Amino acid sequence: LHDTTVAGAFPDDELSRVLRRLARFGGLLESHDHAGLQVSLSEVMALGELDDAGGDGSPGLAQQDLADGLGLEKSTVSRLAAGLERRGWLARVRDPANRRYYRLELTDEGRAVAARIGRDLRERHAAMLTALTSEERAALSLGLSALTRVLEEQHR
Amino acid sequence: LHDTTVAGAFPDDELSRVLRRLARFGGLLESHDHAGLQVSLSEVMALGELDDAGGDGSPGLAQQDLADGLGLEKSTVSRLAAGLERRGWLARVRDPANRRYYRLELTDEGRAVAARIGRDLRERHAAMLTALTSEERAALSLGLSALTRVLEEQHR
DNA sequence: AAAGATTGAGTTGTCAATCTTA
DNA sequence: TAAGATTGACAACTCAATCTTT
Repeated sequence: LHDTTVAGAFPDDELSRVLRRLARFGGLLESHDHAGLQVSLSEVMALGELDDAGGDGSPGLAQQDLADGLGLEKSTVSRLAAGLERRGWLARVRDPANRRYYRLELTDEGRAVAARIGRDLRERHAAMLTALTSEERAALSLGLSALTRVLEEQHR
Repeated sequence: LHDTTVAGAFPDDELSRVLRRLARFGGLLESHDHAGLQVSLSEVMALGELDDAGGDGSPGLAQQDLADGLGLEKSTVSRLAAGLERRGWLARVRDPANRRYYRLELTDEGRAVAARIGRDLRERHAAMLTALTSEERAALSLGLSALTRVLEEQHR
């Protein structure tokens, strides 16, 4: 009475199950509500990058830099930045020394929003970390590092 | 000389890094070329579900069943199924007993495509599994199971 | 009314072509 | 030429409104 199930055409190994679960995630991670604001995941990540890069005296990222940091196309970032600017969270000024570049800087309001969302994320993360055992945290880190390594190797 | 970096607004814990890497994955997993065929990831998953469900004598999935299985909206699956039908891989016949339902069945060609893609996936998975140590495989499985558990708990 | 399927509008991404500046 | 940014056309999703059948 073994092998009663029809061997499906698709793999059913451990990696399959893991990858299927992983694929299903996209959705779960894409909450659009952060700290009561309506912000897409990419916008959240962009605010984080811009806030990180916004050290005093720094020249400000170009859109292409931001695109590289986020792993998005420059065209996507063009529209993303336009949206943040329209909401008054971002200033886009042409670099006078080289007018091909935008220098992206968060406005005061933009920094406030970034801080607010940052607090929200820290809270959520703390809640998750509390719910994971330290063994599970270590496993997650090790396993995903290994998986990314392999995917990147084999993607070339 | 500790704490020289400005504490960013956003969290920078282990979970942050892991989740960022996870988010970045979407892209890597979305290869559109499987066994030489131009097929989207959702179409691949759909072929797998339909092939699995296609046991002899089974009634065939309804579109809503497939949507639930894939974690997609019924509207998305409506257009997805239309595409598979247009390519001759899927037959959509109204259930005579209840004409609200479609009964989705792969055609012979559809089953052949599913088998071909399945072989391709098994090969890729085998290659990945070979590149992971057994310790890493175990960690990946444990870590992601835990993460999904926590995300699902906290999503409610 | 309720459930399955479809359609229309909006979002977020890609890629390819173009504009602008160096 | 080439690099940064923009635009247009497309893909794949969501949500809300509608059509069909029960």
